[in-house]
Amino acid sequence: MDYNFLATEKKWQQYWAEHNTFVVEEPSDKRKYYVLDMFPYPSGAGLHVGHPLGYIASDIVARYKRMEGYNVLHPMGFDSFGLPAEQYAIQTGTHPAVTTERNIKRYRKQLDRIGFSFDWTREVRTSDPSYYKWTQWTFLRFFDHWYDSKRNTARPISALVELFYDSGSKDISAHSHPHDPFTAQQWNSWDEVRQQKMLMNYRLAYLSKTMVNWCPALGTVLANDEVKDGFSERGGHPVEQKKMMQWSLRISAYAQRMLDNLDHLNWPRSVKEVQRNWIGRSQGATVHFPVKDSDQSIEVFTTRPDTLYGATFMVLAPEHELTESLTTPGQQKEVEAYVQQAKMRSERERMADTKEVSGVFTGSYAINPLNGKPIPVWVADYVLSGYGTGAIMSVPAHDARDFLFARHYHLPIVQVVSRPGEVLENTDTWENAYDSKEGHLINSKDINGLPVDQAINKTIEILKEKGLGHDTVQFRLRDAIFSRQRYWGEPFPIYYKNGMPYALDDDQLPLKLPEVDKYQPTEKGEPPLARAKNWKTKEGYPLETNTMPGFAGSNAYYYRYMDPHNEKEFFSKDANAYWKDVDLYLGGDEHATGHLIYSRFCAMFLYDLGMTTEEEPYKRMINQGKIQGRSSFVYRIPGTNTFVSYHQRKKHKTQKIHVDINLVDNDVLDTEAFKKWWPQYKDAQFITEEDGRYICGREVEKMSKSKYNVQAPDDLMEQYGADTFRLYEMFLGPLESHKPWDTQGIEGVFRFVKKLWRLFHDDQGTFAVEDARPSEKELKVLHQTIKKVKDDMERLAFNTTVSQFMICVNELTDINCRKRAILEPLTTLIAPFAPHIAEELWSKMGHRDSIAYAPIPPLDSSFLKEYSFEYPVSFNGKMRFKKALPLDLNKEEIEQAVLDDERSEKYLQGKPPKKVIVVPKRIVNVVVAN
RNA sequence: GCGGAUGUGGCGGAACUGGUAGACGCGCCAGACUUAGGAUCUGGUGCCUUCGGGCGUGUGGGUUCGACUCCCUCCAUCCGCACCA
Repeated sequence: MDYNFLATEKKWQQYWAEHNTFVVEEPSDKRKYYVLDMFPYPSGAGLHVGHPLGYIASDIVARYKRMEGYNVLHPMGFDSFGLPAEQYAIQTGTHPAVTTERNIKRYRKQLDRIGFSFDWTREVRTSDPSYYKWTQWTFLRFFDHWYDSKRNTARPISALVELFYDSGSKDISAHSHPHDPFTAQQWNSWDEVRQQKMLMNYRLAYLSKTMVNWCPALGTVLANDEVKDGFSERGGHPVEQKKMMQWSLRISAYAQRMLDNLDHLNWPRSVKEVQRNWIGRSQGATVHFPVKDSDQSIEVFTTRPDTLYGATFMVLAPEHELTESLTTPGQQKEVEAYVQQAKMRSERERMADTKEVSGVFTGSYAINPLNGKPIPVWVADYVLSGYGTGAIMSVPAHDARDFLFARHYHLPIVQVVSRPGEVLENTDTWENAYDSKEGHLINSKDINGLPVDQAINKTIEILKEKGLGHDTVQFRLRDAIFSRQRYWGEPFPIYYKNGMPYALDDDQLPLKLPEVDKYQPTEKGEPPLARAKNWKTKEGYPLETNTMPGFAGSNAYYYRYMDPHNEKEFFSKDANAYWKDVDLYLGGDEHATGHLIYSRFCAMFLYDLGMTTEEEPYKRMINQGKIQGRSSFVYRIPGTNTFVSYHQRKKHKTQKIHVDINLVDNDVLDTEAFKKWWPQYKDAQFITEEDGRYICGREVEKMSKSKYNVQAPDDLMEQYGADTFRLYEMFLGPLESHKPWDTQGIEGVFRFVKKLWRLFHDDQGTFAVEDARPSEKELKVLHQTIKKVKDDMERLAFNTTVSQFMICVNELTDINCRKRAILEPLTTLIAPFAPHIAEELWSKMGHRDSIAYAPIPPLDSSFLKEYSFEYPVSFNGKMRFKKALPLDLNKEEIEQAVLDDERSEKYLQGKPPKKVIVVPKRIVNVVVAN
């Protein structure tokens, strides 16, 4: 009787649900283990074969850790606010909540079919008011805190107000927007609006008029990580720069801490690297350049203050605030035209032609603060307004971009750093700037002769003394723009009084999304929430009409799983003290600059508030690779309905066309099915191979509908069952690497599952496990498997674990082993990977309880002991023959045994060996002179 | 341009700190049982070969008794970032 996987899998999935097998018990004396998957956005397309890869791996870890005796938190939920449901709502009028609910149901069904051990009683959905209550609550904490950069922690706004009240702004060292200093008297004399405006410069969630990424097609602003190459990440619509009043989170306050902590995280190197680049710390100096014949000065940031003597001109970004006032009447027309043109150019265009040099002279001169020389001030769009001070000193001899600019506009190039061992060169003949930090200073008065690193420090000292500058650290990381002009997101718990935003009281939360008649912006261009009737507080103050961005709900969701039903708090201190942080986090590396930055920031903030025990949320992270599609192609002779088989295609002029992978088996096309695929192929003709088969071409590509290469897990589950599917996804290759989906390969794993079943049954299909004593050989293969499972679990190298299971089952089958003492431990080892068949066999072996909490068998290495070893014998590094020798021989004895072997004569050719290398239990290598 | 990753049979991939390259599986070939099989089982399968052997882990070099593994060079592919001063 064959294994009936469909019935068995259904039975155990029901059993787990009915017995609450995976509901986490708490409190517990057991050690905790928290395995988390990045929760999905429930899209309308459902799961394809690539999605569950990470979930299967994490489920194996969760199940294994449970069997090791850990109390395992393994939850799942849905990141259910997002654009697709809203776009669908705009088109059809269906409320996004309805679409979302439907999609979640489908996801849940698909996930359950795979046999995951999630504790669904802890499910969170970001679009559920009982959850977004805490997203709003967290936002209000951001709103109500500022960052004290002396103490390096977030502190309540009330503490800041006290400081202002006592001594004004002078003693405060905070991460804030720049503003004029004020005294206590001034503060106390201000009215509420003015005080609130000042506080806005400090709040960690603040409202400000900033340059934003505006996406007209989506009708909303986007954060930097949501824009790729000038297009929106979702939908690929063009994005433009625009100044708007927006909410932002002051994430830049945490830049240094986020950078420092990266060193201690057990994360993939590449993700850490991406984050380092994204944070983009650079150390340098701020330098003030007085403007000639003016009391203004230009502030620049430079990482190379040592090259100050080589600064021969300055450049302002077109948007720079001094651009207008520094333009002399004679240059006005030209500058205005240039600034206007720069404004018109989209971010996209500006990035596209970075090689084009363009700029215009303002007519003004600045004074080099060290040598007093006047240098011209230009405006050019190669200087970005958003980085540093939006102005630079240009050192064309030692900066590639400045060099290009100087050459183009014939500006002087003065060398101030010489290469090691060389002296002054003629810069007129240079083809490139010399921007290396190797070398020493020349043409630079007090710092001449110093190597670059010392010159940097010395220059900063001099600037400090003269009051012309100071050392500075710049970050590329910008504050996160936090508002969206959208419907399907968390409403801000904010109302307006006299034009200033105020927080709703906590007991007003959640502020639920209102009903609207349409999901589009209003005719006046306001966000959809402005359509809601009575969108105001009880007192009549208008509520904020923006909503929060997609990443708001995922910033801190991992905390909510710890205490998901708490109505009084986001999560209790006790729950957090027990679960602490995520031990293993699985998800895609595409979140490296978005979710993984924001949630680290949020975790750090909640830590500052004293709510949590850990500063970092995810101790260890693994990025699962993507599963690519394997597309199949037919080759049509253009203009005909004739298709040429793969190997014949060169004989004709053909075009390659994607064909549905379901019509292809092992590259052979089912030509009858193909004719029925589309009406136009009804009369298709085929030029086949000699054996009459039509062979398709294949290629590895991204899985996508349009390429007809999408493999849905549902069909496979019907055909092979969940256990086979789980094993196969793991067997495919290393978890982290991208790999193509091969529909053929699953057969091999399916055979393994059936073979496993047969191992427990006789030829008649009767369960036949017996209680006989196991042999040494049987114990050896079992313990080899135990060892492999344990080792691989550490590295999450499940592909080789599955191989070992196959080896083990093959061997036990060969020696006809049906012994309980072997098969019972083997079943527990396989249980995390193929839980359904394991449960079934476990219960057949007489167990009443689920295998989910059965202990993993301990490794006894004594069974692995070898008494002899088959030495590969090499002559001059080439393996010639093998010789089995007892392991207790010493090196000399091994050497002698090998040289005495008659097969050695041939390779020695009568000569004595020059040298013999013996590595016990590894190899023998004989070196012969030739 | 900068940074990261990867390159092993027809295919997916194994190979721990340098020590038998190709485990395991797919596919393919041959055979058994079968009316039949796309079920099951057995054997074979890196390439070349004059059957002695030779060649083989992207390329070329180096270190070593010995290199997929370490060092240098170059090439290819993929992924980030990209006027960041």
